[in-house]
Amino acid sequence: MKKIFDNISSQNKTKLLRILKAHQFTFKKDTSILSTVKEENMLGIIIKGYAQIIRTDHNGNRTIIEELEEEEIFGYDISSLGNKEYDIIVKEDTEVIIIDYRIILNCEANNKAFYNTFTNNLLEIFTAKIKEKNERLEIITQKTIRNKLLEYFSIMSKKYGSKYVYLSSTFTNLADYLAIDRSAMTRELTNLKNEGFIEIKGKRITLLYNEYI
Amino acid sequence: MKKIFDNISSQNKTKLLRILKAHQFTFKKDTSILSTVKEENMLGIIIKGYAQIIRTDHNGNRTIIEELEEEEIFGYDISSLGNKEYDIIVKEDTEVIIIDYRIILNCEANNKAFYNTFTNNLLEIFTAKIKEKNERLEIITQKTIRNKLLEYFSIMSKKYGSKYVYLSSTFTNLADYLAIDRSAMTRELTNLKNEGFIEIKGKRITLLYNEYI
DNA sequence: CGTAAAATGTTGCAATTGCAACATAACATT
DNA sequence: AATGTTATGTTGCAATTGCAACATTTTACG
Repeated sequence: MKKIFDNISSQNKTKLLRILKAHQFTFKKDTSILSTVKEENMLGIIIKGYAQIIRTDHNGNRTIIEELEEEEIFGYDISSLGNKEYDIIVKEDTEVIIIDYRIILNCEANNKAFYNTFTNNLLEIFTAKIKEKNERLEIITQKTIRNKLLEYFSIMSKKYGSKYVYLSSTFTNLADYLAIDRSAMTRELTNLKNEGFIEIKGKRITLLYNEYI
Repeated sequence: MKKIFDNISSQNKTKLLRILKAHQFTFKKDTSILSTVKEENMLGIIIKGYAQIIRTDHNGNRTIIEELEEEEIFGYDISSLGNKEYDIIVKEDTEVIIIDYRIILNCEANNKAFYNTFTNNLLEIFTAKIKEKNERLEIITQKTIRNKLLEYFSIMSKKYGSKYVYLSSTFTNLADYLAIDRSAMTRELTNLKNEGFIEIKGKRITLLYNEYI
């Protein structure tokens, strides 16, 4: 996946961050970034480390919304941080850069090539995020658990051009992603297995049908 | 809402479109844009007229996904046009400009102020789209119809700072937006009404509770 | 290596939901 | 103003789902 500093030399990266008046912070493992930075116009970049966007609903259930690795970005609007159920937690000691979004938009460094590379990277990342969310909406708007699963399989299988779908995470997290009850999902997966549509071995799901229409 | 040519003079707009090698098309009422243009890297702009992104599911049910007015944009990734269930239909005679996305990303016009205004507008529009989709996901991931409605009300009421929620469209379209059955939605709205949580008068819903937690 | 925590599998049951079918109301078009 | 179309309201019923509870397996970590 596209990273924010792709095709920018580390020299230019330094210049860029100066131009953007970037502030660097270091967060200790298991602390919240939001407690320090929660301006509406901020854009954050993970420089080193690893963080998660976590949602805690009003019943106290915690779910991972997004996982942020090095050079990945987050922000008030693009990460739903305006919603008080959401928080960003650093899962190891992590360096973060915070930029005021308005500075990017009104920056006078238009003539610098590396600056344009930066905004173009940002555009590409945003496009990817929109695509990702469209996909998830496509899946979640299906009315039954079975159709959600089949839609998910269809998208994954097209994306990787394979009849194998590998879970990047756990079945528990898949249920969260699909916004369905985990046990109900297991039940439906078992049905699909018994009806000969799929095969499950660990985190690998094999699609035994040719096409889902 | 932000428009793609905001703060760009019509002179500069002409220059910009030349630089971006934009192609202009005119579509007659009720025709499909996709039939003419379906490259992966295209970005479309409605210049004059009105179009809708329509989804026709495998049962033949048609739903409006998005409505596109003048200066609004669409694209392969950002509008799910890779999915063959989706189409863009022009609802009146409409002029459309198609740009190759890669030209925007690799354009050498970095030094032109209006070019940067353009990419910044694009960034803002993308941010707004991401926010919008986050909101919809937030709503749809609720498990019950009641909670979907309450979440929707909560977001709308915060957005406009009012206890009144005005439907921009029909209840039928709201049910589509929430990805629930229309009659089941009406049933739940009636329940909420009878339990004294809301009041409905035409397209105006009044929230009679102080806060939804 | 042992133990606690997290993930998985399973099932009964009640609640929620989608679906179909219909009547009526509102809207649009000629 | 008449007529066809779309939206709304309502309800019974079967199917789906979430929830709770539990056993078992796997993973993480000191």
